Amino acid sequence: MKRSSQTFDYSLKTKELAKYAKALSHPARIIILKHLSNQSCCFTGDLLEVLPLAQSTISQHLKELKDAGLIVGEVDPPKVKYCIHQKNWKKAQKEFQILFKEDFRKIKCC
Amino acid sequence: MKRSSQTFDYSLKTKELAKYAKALSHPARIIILKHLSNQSCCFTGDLLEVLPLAQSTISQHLKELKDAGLIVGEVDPPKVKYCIHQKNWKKAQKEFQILFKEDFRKIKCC
DNA sequence: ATTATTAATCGTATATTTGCGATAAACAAT
DNA sequence: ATTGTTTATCGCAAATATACGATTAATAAT
Repeated sequence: MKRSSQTFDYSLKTKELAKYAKALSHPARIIILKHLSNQSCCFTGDLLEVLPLAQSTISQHLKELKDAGLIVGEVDPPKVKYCIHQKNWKKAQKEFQILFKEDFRKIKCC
Repeated sequence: MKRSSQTFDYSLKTKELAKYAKALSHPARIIILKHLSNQSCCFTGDLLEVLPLAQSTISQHLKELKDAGLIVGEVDPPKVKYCIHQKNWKKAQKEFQILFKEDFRKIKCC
């Protein structure tokens, strides 16, 4: 892959929104987030009953959500309790709102 | 890749939201959508001035947005005029709203 | 010290995404 | 018929994502 877009710097806002969107771009991760936002918190093991995936795969999805900043994990050995990262969650919400809120001009062409 | 998640059927809503999120998961596509939602419409060539990408690459991103249902292209030879697909755009907006609107329970653990 | 429980990480295979240049397609104008 | 303009598609390479089983780590309980 050549990398003009890697060297080119998209704005921070743009990159951040893309990062959040990427975190949401897999059905399993959407289910995890819905589960968390309904349940307040949960353990990795709980998700084994919700998702048709191996433990290691779920762990990987959790890592991606953590890396994107949308969830946090609190160690409570031997378990880990995962919760929505409320501050970033609201940040993501706002950024999606802004994207969708852009005004359309009067000309309706299609 | 083994494929438990390909055979397992996530709900239509979940898959649709993931599809929209995937379309938004690249900074170039976010810029395209912002451009479109501000400008009402634009031609492929216009984007060459906005994005640091080859024409073929931009065309590919447009195709992905089209496949996700977020934009439509109207042929006006030899140009193609792209616009937001308003109905699906609103649909996507609503689905993101629903995701982020889930109520948190009282217990704040993290 | 051993065992059980839970989750993360490693190694690996395959699929998908991203990007480019080159080429093709579709039409307008000459 | 030839040329110019614009966009899509093809073919390729490299990077990233997805998934699994096996292993490791961390701690509690025996």
